[in-house]
Amino acid sequence: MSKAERTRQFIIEQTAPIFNKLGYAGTSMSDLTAATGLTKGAIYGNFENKEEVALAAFDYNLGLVQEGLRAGLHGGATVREQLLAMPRFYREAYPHFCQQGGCPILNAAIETDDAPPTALRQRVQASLARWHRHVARLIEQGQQTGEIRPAAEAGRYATLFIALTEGGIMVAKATGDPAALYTSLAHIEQLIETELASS
Amino acid sequence: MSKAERTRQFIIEQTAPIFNKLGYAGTSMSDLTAATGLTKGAIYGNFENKEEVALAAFDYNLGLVQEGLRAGLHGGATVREQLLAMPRFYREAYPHFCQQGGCPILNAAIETDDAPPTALRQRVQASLARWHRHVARLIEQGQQTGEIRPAAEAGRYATLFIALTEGGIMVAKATGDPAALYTSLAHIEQLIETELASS
DNA sequence: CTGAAAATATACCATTTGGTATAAAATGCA
DNA sequence: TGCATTTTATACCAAATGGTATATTTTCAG
Repeated sequence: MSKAERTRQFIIEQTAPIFNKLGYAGTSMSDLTAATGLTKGAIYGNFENKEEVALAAFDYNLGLVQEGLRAGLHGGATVREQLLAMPRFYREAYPHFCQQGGCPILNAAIETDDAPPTALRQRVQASLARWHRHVARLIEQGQQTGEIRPAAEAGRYATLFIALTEGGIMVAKATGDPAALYTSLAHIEQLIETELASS
Repeated sequence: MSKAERTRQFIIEQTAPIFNKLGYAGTSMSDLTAATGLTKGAIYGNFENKEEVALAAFDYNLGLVQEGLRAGLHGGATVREQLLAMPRFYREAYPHFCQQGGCPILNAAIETDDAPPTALRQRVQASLARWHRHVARLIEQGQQTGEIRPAAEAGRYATLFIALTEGGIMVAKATGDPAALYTSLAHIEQLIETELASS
């Protein structure tokens, strides 16, 4: 790992929470130099421009969430357990991710949803699509094993889970009280147990 | 109505959608002069600074939504009808509000939720609290008339309705497809009909 | 340990930012 | 209509923005 690669990684790690808090456009070069202790020369020596740092920071922030989600599975055997791992993760990880600026998808989505298709916006769309597909496939998988009601519309529940999670995070962060998120997550769990589970 | 009052209103109306799209910090003075055709002199003659324009624009954007919601009631007799008016309004009004930059509460919440308490952040918190209280009171009112199950937790459902609405708007705007919002709104209606309604 | 290459710092650039002092113009009452 | 007042335009300011050319330092293979 060359010096440049290490510095590049260092810049990403130090600035990722800044981008998530101040916005990917709202973060200035001086924010980056202040957060890293480096100068503009060092940053522009490792990145083409500010946008490239922003994109790398978004990828890093998103990776942290996905990593946590994947770890939260810790080999859940049944589909039901795997579905429940998602709300459980957000409940446990919320205080920590709150400090890091919240959900990067939510933040980047609001920032880019009125602009013409940018690289960041495409990343948001891709990550939302992946999340939706992942949940839907899990449900369909459960239907094949008989764990989930055959009539349940997988895509519909995937949409509801995402909307409840993101909406809950938004209200929780805005009010400074995680209660709204916990209520939303509990409802997701209830949907899994009562509307999805067969029998 | 003096000239200044008319100009002030004109500035607010012309710039409100800009603020909602570009963000309340992301909108620059030159955006305002471009949108109004006025000069900085005219704007600073009617507002103390940029933040005051931003706050007035937020109030205006929020007022538009609240007005639409109130009009959507058009004298709904039962509590059930009044509750259903909310998802119906968002379904019908979404295409229009989408063009105006989406939900001002959602936009301003994400923009301010990592900053120390600003005037805009307080407005977001106040409007979320009012919305929650309004829905919860409606449910409690329905419990007194016997329309709503006595055991239903009013505050919990108010939270779920808000989270589903805002989460649905976020996904819909980010993906460019209103389907996610419609799914969330349909779930709100389902909750009203099946979990809240008595009998 | 040396020296060429890679990485970082410094100093600068044009442009844009929010804001202001002042001059010009429009308003509206008598 | 005349004229004082209110309202708007012009010209300017210091500071900050993203970015670059170049000088200095650090790295690391031979």
